[in-house]
Amino acid sequence: MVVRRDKEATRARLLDAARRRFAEHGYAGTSVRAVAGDAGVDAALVFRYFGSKDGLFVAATADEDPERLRGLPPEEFAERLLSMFAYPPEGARPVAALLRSGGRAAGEARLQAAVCGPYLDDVAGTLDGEDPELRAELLVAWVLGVAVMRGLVPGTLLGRTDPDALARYSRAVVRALVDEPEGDARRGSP
Amino acid sequence: MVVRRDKEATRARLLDAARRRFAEHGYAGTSVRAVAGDAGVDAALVFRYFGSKDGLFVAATADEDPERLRGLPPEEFAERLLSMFAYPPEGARPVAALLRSGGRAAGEARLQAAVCGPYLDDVAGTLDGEDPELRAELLVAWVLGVAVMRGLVPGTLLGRTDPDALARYSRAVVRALVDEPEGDARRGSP
DNA sequence: TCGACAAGTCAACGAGTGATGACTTAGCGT
DNA sequence: ACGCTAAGTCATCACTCGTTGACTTGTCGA
Repeated sequence: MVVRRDKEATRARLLDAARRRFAEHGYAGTSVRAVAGDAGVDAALVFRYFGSKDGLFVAATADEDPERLRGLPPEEFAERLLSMFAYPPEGARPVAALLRSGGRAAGEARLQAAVCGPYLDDVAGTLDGEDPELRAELLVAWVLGVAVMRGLVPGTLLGRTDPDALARYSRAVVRALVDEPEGDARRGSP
Repeated sequence: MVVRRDKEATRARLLDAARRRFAEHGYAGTSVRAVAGDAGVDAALVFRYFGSKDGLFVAATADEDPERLRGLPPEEFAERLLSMFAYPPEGARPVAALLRSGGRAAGEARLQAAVCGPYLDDVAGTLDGEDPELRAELLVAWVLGVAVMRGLVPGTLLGRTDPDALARYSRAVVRALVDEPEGDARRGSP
């Protein structure tokens, strides 16, 4: 019994279309009509289901499981973050959606939450040596940079590079941030 | 003799306002009226001076000297790119403007040009070992990631970190990408 | 002093926006 | 078979957008 009018399925199609549109054109560049059109549905349904364009954005960029990165050693943390941000599942591109929706609406706050969630302190806690918080953020910066080069800058070689080929170099970078930089360490605690 | 009606000065004020708006709200989120308002001028002047909103965007994000990064050794290349992208002069934020104007107009092409300009091949040429092109792009990814954390993600520690404090860790990362990753190198040329 | 020219303003256009509420229709239980 | 309810549509509002062409006003040379 295939249902032609299925609220949940329609909701899911709207969310999927919204994720693509927001990732591609940002919040301001995406019209509710366009999203509804992609989902094969009238625009008024968006307001029925999500209340407003803002509600749609929040629902489309919600992180379904923000705890998933907690308590990991830094190497594994970086690897998982890389697979989430740089190799997202089929056209979702959460980083693109959040970066391109800046200033606007809940965008800024969601971006900060997605990128600097509570796990950041966790990771900083596992780092020995100086500036653990800064180095934890630099790990995120590295992943974010790769994600941006892959998902937002058109025509990069990195965009066509598979995860395995990247992993080797990523491990080297992560190691450089996790280990104390050798040589010119200004003395910290005795 | 202070001039009240000064074309060049007005043009410059429009460009400055446009750079800020585009960086903050992206192309679609920026209205010509808002830019003109910031500059204290009527919106029609934008079309007189730049032809269209697109023309304004192109003028505002134009790279005044794209040759400035050519022929540098990778370490110095990364350092200069970092000072351009992550520590831009007073509220210009070219990376933000380009990233937030995606899909749209000349944005994509300009982004690619700014990030993967001709200097990328130069840098790749100076890298020994495997995958020089990929590693050159990874250098850019690193800089881009730091720029995004500083300029687009609100409330980061990195956003409050001065260039000198960052330089030490950046050098470590750049070294990791420039030197061959040790250990698990799959054999390339004998 | 005054007029010409450039710098800047004004009012308006058509198209598209988010949003609303009344409407239609498909599908299920009875 | 039929009506009730929820799923989906339609027409429309008030507003903002980019863009245009006619208009006004400041400034400088003659």
